[in-house]
Amino acid sequence: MRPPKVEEQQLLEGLMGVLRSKGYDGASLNDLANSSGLKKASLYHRFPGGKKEIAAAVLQYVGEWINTHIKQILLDQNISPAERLTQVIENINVLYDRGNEVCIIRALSMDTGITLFAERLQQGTTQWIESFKSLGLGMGLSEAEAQKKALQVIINVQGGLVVSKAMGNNAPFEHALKGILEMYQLKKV
Amino acid sequence: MRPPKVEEQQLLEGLMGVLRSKGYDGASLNDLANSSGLKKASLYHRFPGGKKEIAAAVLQYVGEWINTHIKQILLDQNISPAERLTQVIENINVLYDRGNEVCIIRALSMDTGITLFAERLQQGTTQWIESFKSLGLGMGLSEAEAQKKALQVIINVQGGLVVSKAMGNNAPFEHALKGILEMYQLKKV
DNA sequence: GTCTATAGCTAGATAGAC
DNA sequence: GTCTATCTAGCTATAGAC
Repeated sequence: MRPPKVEEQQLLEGLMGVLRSKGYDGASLNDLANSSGLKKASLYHRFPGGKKEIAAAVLQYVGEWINTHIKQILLDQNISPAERLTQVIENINVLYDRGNEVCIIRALSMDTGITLFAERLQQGTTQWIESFKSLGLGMGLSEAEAQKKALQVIINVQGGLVVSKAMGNNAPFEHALKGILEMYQLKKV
Repeated sequence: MRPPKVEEQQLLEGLMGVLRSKGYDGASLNDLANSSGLKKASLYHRFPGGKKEIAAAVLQYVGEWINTHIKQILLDQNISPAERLTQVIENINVLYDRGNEVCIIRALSMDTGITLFAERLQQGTTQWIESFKSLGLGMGLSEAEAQKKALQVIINVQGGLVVSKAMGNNAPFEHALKGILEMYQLKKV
């Protein structure tokens, strides 16, 4: 068993970077290989299913990150709801590099990506909404209010990212995150 | 002067459809040609600059549509601000087929598209925000409030579209538009 | 203005040496 | 496990007939 030249996590981080910036169709296998220092054929050894399997692995990897750094915190009964929210907002800032990085869900949600990963993209979005809904319920909101606010959270995050990307400036993303805090009546960052 | 087989507007509508659903990298010249019934070589006759010129023409075309159906209405002093907003919301619904279509700005805002069209994408977004800012000022809002609401409008539209796409269901987009009306204190559709 | 045909290249994917 | 070399298909783009 020869040891791998590049560790799994480091490999996935590089692959994710390419997929997020170029999208599924825009990312070539050479791009993906170069992101990690491996050659194309070596990538096929790690991911025999090619680009499709690479994207699936990246989605899995991000899903686990979100589960740990967003979902589990939002559901943690040992911390006050307000504190949970501030921690999670900070983690969202890290995930998207304060508005400079594209969401992998968006990057994979054009035609080809939707065809291949529709179910996964829907699951990821649903989980995100459900987690914030739990937070709202924990704050004493009604079912309907909690659902409505949770939906607005992900709209703000995704909208903020798109607008920041188009404007070439992350102020819209920061505004969107601030709006989330205000929505839950926490004015400070 | 032989007459064109396909009229300019009809041609651009087809090309736009392909670019919106597949994105810049995902749309091949065969895809683009097939969308209009023309052959690849004929597309090069109409757009000698190839895919790049096609996307630029589509951006121009959409920009004019938005100018007519959004900007000019929002600035029209002959109509009440409330009436302007309801008309524009309906036009936004048409533009994005009630949440089923992707925004061309988003479709062209991955790596390749940004490289080619950064300035245009930024201009389009800025114009959109400025138009809604005028609406807010016309409603008596302060400069800062009008700016803030205008930014939230485009965040809601773009976020709603992304989430609806990921969920495969246009309820989030409808929720986002409703949120815009509520933000300007108009509850009805 | 539109077409068929094709050039030249790069994509995704595989074979086989080390 | 990683590599070089290579296959085939599809890509962008052009040439030239009608």
